[in-house]
Amino acid sequence: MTKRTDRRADALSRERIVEAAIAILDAGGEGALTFRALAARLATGSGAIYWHVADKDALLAAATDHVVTQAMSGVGGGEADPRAAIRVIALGMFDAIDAHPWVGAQFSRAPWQPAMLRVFEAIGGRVRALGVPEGAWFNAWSALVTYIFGAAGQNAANARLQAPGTDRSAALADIAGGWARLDPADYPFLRQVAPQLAAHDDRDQFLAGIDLILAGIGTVR
Amino acid sequence: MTKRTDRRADALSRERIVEAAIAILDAGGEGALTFRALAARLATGSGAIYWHVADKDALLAAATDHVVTQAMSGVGGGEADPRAAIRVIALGMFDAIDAHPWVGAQFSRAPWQPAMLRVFEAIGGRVRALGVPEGAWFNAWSALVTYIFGAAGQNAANARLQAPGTDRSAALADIAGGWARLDPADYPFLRQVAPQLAAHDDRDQFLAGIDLILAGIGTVR
DNA sequence: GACATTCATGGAACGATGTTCCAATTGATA
DNA sequence: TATCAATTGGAACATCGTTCCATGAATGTC
Repeated sequence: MTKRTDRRADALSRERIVEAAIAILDAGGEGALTFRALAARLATGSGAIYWHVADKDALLAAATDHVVTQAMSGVGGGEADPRAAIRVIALGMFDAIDAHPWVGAQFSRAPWQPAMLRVFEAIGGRVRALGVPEGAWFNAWSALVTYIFGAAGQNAANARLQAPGTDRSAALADIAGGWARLDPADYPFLRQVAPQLAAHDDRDQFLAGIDLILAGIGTVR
Repeated sequence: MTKRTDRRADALSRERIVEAAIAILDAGGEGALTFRALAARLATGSGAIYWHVADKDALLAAATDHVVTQAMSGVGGGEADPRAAIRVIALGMFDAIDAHPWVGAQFSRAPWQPAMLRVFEAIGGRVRALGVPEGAWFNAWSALVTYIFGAAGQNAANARLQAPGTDRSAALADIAGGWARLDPADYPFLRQVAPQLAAHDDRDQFLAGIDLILAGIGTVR
């Protein structure tokens, strides 16, 4: 009847390792997660970790799975309007990746993770409820999930290349300033939208894209 | 009058280094690009490379820039229809990343690269020509570039996690088979679209998403 | 033409990483 | 208690990005 986890009160377990890894990733980003740092935090050796986790890729996959699962647990099937439900799911993923930027990079390294299947299904179910003809389901679903995870990855990249302590709006103003100084003959558009780049909110921008795709799906009859 | 590159016929140069790096990346993927492999291919030492390139990040950025620039050079301003022009630009990026999958990962590591500005501007100019109200320009542009680079990154990820010699359609069939075997109660949608997943063409799928966004932009008046 | 100076090279060396290996320890079983 | 498998912890290995520096090549100066 004794479980394996009872062998010691402070026993190592896959779950404890994944949680420690997430803590390190959140605190210091991708570069901070090393087996030595992980072993130090868990007061053990790196060899012991390998007994529970195959390698670093598996560890990152498990950490990503954990975060996505947690983010999706908050999304109940409560929404009646499928469009509203899609917005809720998309924003849930956006916020999860905003809180854990390293997750964004994982999507472009190892898709098809089990937790993502639930996101895929959740979006797909609402697409079906949207009333578009069956022949358009796959395209509509694909565009949505591609946008959601693609935008997530890019947002995470932006978050990651920012110096830890610095202000986001200041960094954005820097880039916008660069756009405003481009050659007017070559870059008329970027010069013109530079102020909007400086002022925009990532979350609103993300949602605006979702709404554009939903509007496009609405034209399919 | 003697240029620095004339000092030796076989002189090292940033350009030669970047080209060698691209060759290695294309042949063996991201993992294959090491300064030792690069030095061996160029018949020199790793220290000499650092004279021309700051570090590995700069090298990857330069390689990405090279590929994107080349891809964009084929996209003239010839298209009269802005929608058609957007499709051409988007497909140009898709094909470039399809040919050099490692480029996709770079976008989610270092955006705002100089070559990307030209892509941004090219898309932005056509959005303006689309006839949508000025207040919607930024959102429409943002949705398009987010989708293009996001989808590119995900496609590159799929290409990368595939065993080098194996058939793509076989790998896709494997995943689709997994979807078809999911619990019908939990995953009705994924089960249903599994055959389409197995049969779909990435390029067509990508373009369908572009068209959905364009359709959505068309509804903004 | 001889010399000093700058540019450029190539390979040794350093610190850090992912991973493997194995002796020692722990807890369950008989 | 004696035995055995499960688990631990840390040393060791190969490889990586990067730095350092002694050496060679080209250029400018008298």
